[in-house]
Amino acid sequence: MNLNTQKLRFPIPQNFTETLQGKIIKQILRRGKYLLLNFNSDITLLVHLGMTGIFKIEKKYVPEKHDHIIFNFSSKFLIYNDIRRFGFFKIYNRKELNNSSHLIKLGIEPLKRDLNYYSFLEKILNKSQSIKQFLMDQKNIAGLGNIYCSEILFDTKILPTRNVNDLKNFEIKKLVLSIKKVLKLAILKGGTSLRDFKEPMGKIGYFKNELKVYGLENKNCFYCKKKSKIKKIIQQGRSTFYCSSCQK
DNA sequence: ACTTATTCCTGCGTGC
DNA sequence: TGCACGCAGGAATAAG
Repeated sequence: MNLNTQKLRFPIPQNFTETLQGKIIKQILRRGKYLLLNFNSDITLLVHLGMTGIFKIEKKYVPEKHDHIIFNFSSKFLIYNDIRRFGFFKIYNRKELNNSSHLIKLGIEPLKRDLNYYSFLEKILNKSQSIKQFLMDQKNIAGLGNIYCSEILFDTKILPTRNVNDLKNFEIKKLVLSIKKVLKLAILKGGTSLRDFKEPMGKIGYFKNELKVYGLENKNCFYCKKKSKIKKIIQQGRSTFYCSSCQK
């Protein structure tokens, strides 16, 4: 193992190398935007890639800019590279994992049956906030990021500024379907690769080609064509893209 | 107990 | 060509 001393989102734990030395990854799980690397001896490495974190798997290690952690496995190297250093690593014993401050508040897994009309309804109950803000909050649904929220709302034809307490039943049903639909397509296409992302074998994703509103300010709307241009607004300090003609 | 603003970081695009 | 500046975003943390 080789460690870059530069700080990530949080400092890499002091006992990082000693704890993982000689151990084997038995299982890799995901919860929301978190990766869970289950090692033997009941050790779990909790990983968040932040904005620009990527894993690379190489036969030979050739140093590159922004490499932070190099795991030296028996036949291959696993390299963590992160330009903006928003990602982080934390070590847990399996028992204390479920009490992790990162995981304990996480909301519904969008691709499981757990996300359905009823669970969605329960989550918006007594809330008064925009649907964009609701979707972005990991406590509600775990794993939706800024790009996908704009795309999901465009797919549902719902304005990002609509209050959740104002949504009609049919719109909630459409939201549940669109969340699953957009995420599944994005995964199929290998992710968005807006700028930095690559999967561990170095492939980029092609969901960028499927984007219908995100990053397309002043472009003609995919559906209504010249009727309306894609608009960009800022919500909670994050950009939102939508079509004022298609989305109501 | 809430919600909202600020903070971290680097690369890229823009304007002068 | 070069430099300064603003912007991008996940989520913990600080501030309200």
